[in-house]
Amino acid sequence: MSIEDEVKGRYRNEYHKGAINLIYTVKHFSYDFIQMLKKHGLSEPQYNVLRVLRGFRSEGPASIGFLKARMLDKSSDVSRLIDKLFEKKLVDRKENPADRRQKEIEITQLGLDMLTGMDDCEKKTDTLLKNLTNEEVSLLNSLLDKIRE
Amino acid sequence: MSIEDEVKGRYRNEYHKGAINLIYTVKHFSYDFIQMLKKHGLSEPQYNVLRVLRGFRSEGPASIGFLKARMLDKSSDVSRLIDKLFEKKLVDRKENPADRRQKEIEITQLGLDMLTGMDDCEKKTDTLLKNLTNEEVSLLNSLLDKIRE
DNA sequence: GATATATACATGTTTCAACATATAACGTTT
DNA sequence: AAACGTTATATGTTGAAACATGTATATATC
Repeated sequence: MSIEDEVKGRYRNEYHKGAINLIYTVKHFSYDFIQMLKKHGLSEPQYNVLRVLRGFRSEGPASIGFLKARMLDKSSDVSRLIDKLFEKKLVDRKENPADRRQKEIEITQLGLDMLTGMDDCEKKTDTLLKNLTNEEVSLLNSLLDKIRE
Repeated sequence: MSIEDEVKGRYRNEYHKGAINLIYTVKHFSYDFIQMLKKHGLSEPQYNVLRVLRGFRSEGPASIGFLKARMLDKSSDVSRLIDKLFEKKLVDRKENPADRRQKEIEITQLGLDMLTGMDDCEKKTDTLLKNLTNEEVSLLNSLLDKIRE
């Protein structure tokens, strides 16, 4: 389906269309993805935190600030996010004895199991671009990098 | 700045990186854009509704459903959105005499003036892709279209 | 024409994001 | 070690999104 049909909009030029196209594509995908996460009872930021915690687990427990820096959404309220995950027993939270301002956050076994059971979500991210060939994905990546240069 | 540096993340493959890259690029842009809109006292959905109202003005007043169908975010609560714009006197809202379930929404002169005064926002959308050449934008558009095929 | 069903929009409620502000601990300067 | 500024996290508040539900009107069926 073309973007024109979908939003029935009007574009000033290719640049304008490109911008709307980008935004629309991501919104569409995000919606599907969030619905999938909800089936597992997690919000998108909660899922992201869990993934970061798992990804950096070998480097020891993470602080709130460490997590914040690695969230896609920099304005994330990681404090309360961890609260929720803690209530669900998906993460552990301790005071850092070396710096009592900081917390030491770790993913629990239950958290790891939860992620393992969320294969569908893991795969979803890979399939967003399933219609593209390897070359096209590389091309897309270089275009996106250039956009943000 | 490369996406790796920005989110300090780890990617399974180019497809995964591409997906994150897309999402991140849009998030980044959206944030800037929303900040700009806030200076004018509008939210993103409010701005979008106003633009649709102006775009289709020649076709007569629009119903809530008409607007809903043309919003990027399909789950938009257009009813309450129009409430807000009505309070600000940026739109008019009347009962449709032909079908009293429907409302006739029109952008007011004040609303039109507001949009005119928001040139910076209009241009912002065009400049998201300013680093790309015409050919690259076309390429991006065709890639995005293919993603959603 | 009465009743059932569908449509268009509005409203209630709960949750979440955004922003500002507060608190506690640390580091530095004197 | 007292005072000051900084950092790390937590909390308060406000507004918006998400979802379900309600209400009025229109349309179809009998």
